[in-house]
Amino acid sequence: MDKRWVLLSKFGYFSSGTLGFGGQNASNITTIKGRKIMIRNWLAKTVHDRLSKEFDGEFPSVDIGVPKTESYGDFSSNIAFGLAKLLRKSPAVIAAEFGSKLDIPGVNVSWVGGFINFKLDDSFLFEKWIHSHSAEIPPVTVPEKMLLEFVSANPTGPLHIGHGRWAVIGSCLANILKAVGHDVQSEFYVNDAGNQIALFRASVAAVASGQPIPDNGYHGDYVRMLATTTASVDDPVEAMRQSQSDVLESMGTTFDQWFSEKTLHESGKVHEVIQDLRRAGVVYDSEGAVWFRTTDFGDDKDRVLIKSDGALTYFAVDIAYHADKLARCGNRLINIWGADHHGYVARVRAAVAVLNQGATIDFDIIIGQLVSLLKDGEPVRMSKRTGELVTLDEIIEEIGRDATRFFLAMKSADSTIEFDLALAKKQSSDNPVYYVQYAHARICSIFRKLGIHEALPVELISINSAERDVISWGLQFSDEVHNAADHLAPHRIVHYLVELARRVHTMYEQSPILKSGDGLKHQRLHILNQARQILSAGLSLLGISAPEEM
RNA sequence: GCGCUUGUAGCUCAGCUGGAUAGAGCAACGGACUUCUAAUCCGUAGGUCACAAGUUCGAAUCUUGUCAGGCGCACCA
Repeated sequence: MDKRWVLLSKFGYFSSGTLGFGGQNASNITTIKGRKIMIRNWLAKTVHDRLSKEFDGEFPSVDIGVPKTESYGDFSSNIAFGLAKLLRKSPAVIAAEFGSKLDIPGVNVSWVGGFINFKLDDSFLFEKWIHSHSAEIPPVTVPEKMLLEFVSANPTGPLHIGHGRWAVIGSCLANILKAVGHDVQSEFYVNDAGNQIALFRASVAAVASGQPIPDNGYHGDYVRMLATTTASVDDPVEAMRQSQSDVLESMGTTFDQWFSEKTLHESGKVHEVIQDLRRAGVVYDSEGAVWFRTTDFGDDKDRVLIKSDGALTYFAVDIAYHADKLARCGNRLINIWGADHHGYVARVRAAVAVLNQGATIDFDIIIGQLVSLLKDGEPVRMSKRTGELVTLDEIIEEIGRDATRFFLAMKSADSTIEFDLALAKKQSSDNPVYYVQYAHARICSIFRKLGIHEALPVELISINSAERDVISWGLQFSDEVHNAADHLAPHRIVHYLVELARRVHTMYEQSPILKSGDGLKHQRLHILNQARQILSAGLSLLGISAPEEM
């Protein structure tokens, strides 16, 4: 909860709902700094001020929401329900009493049942629109420094669609968090040490020298490809990592750091961190091995750090990696992992709990559900070792970068998704990405026809419902971006954009520009100009192009 | 067996920090191109929000249980 608001309120129990004034949503805070007054917050504050005049004592929080049914207005409040208990009256009566006292210039107040609804006058709304730069996102007041780790595929084979999903979610998230003002570093952890790496190197070397591939080694065409050039025979791991990097870059995902696991071994960091844990009293020796008592932190069983043969476990190395990240990340550490690693969460959280002594760093693990790949409805089994693969670069080539990104970004990370190759290829022209892009292109086309780039000075003539719909939705853009950032949920941006595009298309049909008189023309151009900027900004957050022509 | 996660329209999915009549795209059906790009728009139809209890003014949303799918339960990485 915003501390400033605690001071403002004379009662201690404001809800932390993001819709409310004073909630945890960082975007709310911007009202006070006066950077930009978002309408919803302004309204919440206005209503709150009136309430505090009416009631000396305590009263519940003011939550301003957006009604699902547009006929109810632009905003609504449920304060009457909260007041009902205090006042021992029905919500409907309270809503009528209080609603009738709410005299806010430019805002039409009505009440239905216990709800108090607000509808902004067209002129008021348009005024807000003109003076806002809706595509701009006001920054949070307390920017955080954070480190976001994602993909981190083993450099022993090509990336597949699942990696593509983490790449898209991760890069969108990085964009979104940066957009609201945070300092975000993105990182790929390269598992370039250990048994699998040795086996991979041996496999490539074997093929290069005409020897049989070792048992449990890596097969597949990509191994044979690597064996054909001297550079990749010398260092197949780096060659593989580079090709992963190339694929990711081709789909618009880049990283600030590629962190090598090998460096942790070489620097002795792993043994150092085990000593740290030992000093913290969570390590014990048993059966010739060194254990971390992770059960103290809710794990199912204790975990081995150093095996009885003296070798380090992957977990031990990963702790060292997390220790390193904690030292670098600033305020917050975010990992994106596939659901196949969720069993790993408890032990890593245990380690971070010990290492993050002051508990000053927030630690989030986003568990993304897996992508099951289908071909004509039949599941495609994939194995890196046997070389049965449908690779990410094949998919990008077939479906296209923008459509692939949009498809992967539009679903929340915790739903499993099915990716049917044949269907995706067949339906790629139905991908909603084109719907959004087309809305952008259509607006550009109008400006192109007029030979101008910006909207002209304007005053309100009269707006129709289609135009109003674009404005009221467009004004919520920065709210949505903050929302997506707060929830680490990039898919919200996708759904926001689809809805904005829908409203733009409707307006396009209903509000002719070129053949309208100057007044209407300029007014409509102004609306579309900002819509275009929002579409462009939103698509950019998703790493998707906003074409001017299609 | 234990844990995490999911179950919403024929299909793919939003909505889940509790609010009003549960939404979109695709598919289906009927309309709109002599018009700023029809990759569009308008309309119709489509629902036991898996099931059952509970919490309360109010539950798709929170709690518990049941059923079903996915994933995980190593001195592997």
